[in-house]
Amino acid sequence: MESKETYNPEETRSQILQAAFKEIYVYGFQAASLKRILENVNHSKGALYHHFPNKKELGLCVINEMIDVNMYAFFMAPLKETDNPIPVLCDIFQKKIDTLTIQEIKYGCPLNNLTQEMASIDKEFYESLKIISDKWIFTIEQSLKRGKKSGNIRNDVDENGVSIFIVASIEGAFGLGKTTESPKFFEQCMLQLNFFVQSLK
Amino acid sequence: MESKETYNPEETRSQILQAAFKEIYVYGFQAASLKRILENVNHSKGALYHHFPNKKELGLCVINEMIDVNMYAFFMAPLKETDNPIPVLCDIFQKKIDTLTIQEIKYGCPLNNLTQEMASIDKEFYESLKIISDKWIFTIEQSLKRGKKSGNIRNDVDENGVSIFIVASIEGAFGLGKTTESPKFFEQCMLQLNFFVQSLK
DNA sequence: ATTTGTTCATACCGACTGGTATGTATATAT
DNA sequence: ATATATACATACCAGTCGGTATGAACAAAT
Repeated sequence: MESKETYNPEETRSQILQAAFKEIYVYGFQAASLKRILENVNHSKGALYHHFPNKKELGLCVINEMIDVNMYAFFMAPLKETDNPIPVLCDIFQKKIDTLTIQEIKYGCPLNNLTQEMASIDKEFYESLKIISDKWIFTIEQSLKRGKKSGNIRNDVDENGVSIFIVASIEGAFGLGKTTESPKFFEQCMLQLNFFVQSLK
Repeated sequence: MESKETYNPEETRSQILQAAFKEIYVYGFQAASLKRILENVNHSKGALYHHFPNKKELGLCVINEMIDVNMYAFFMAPLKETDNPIPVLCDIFQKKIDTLTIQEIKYGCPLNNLTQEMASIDKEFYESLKIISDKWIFTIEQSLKRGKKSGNIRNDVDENGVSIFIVASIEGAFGLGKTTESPKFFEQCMLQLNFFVQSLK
């Protein structure tokens, strides 16, 4: 509750954005309350509407500036350039299991949540979300293609189909994990996905 | 718009319930509007609150009386009693592809949608949804166990893990399908899932 | 020191929400 | 025929929502 002696617009914007991310993560976009967001970071409506034109744009900024960045760093960046994607993929699965927080078990994957909620009812949300999942699929696909060339991936593997399936299964694992309080379901899914990926070599 | 000459309470309740299902399916539970539900079937608030105590209970009835029943009929009933689950599972996948509607591509799986939205923020929703997915997993698991006994399933297969993975992948496939207007993603996922299931024998 | 644009805070608006209170028409039991 | 329970319809409520108008505090430029 410290007083703000001075302006710090970038910090203010960042705080509101992060609070919006959390709020949307927990309640979904439509049920997210601007009031709660602002209360959580002690800012006013004036501050919010100075930095963002409306609720929808705030939501899109959460997707483009936070979710996109986080998903890329964790799930895509490691696959860039490798021509041996199987161990890299399995590392990602394992790392996700190891770093899985209670929050993630309970609230799932932000990308998945927003996709389920918004993709079908708002075109701009749909497009922003599609960019991320397309990029994700494409990243896996390219790594599989490089893997084929260097002999690390079987020649009859359908790179596109497999990539789609991997992404769907990960998101599905997050989703199903919500019906448990334990990470067990998620771990089981990652394990089976591991088997599946191993079968590609 | 025919006039209601007489009372038909069961029909009224059923109409409201079906309209509620559609509304929740499209907009999610929290964003579902009772006004829109009632307008779509030309009933009044009095009728609604006569048959259901409140919005939440209406939502729970949609889960227990509609989603549960539909999911069971399509995904679980065929697996009951079989000791050769692989072709049955593949039949289910194929049938889902064949009967996939534009609605389902756009709006996904009602069970998945509600799970993503409500499981983490409301305990009663969580429990009703968990019952369905648990039953689903259990049904697959039992069929795999019978399959093992009769030699149709490999002996080193983890029935529980595989069942969890199948359910997660199907739900994930529905979810990812939302980012496309075509059934392509969904079909690809079912195809890969087919490969995975085939590897269990 | 003054001006000007930025960054917020406050007060407020109209629309809409789920839910309720009350009244009325219909069916059923006696 | 009378009494009573059921099945709705209508009007309305308090609260919340996203969004806006206004002005003050502040920073930067002149």
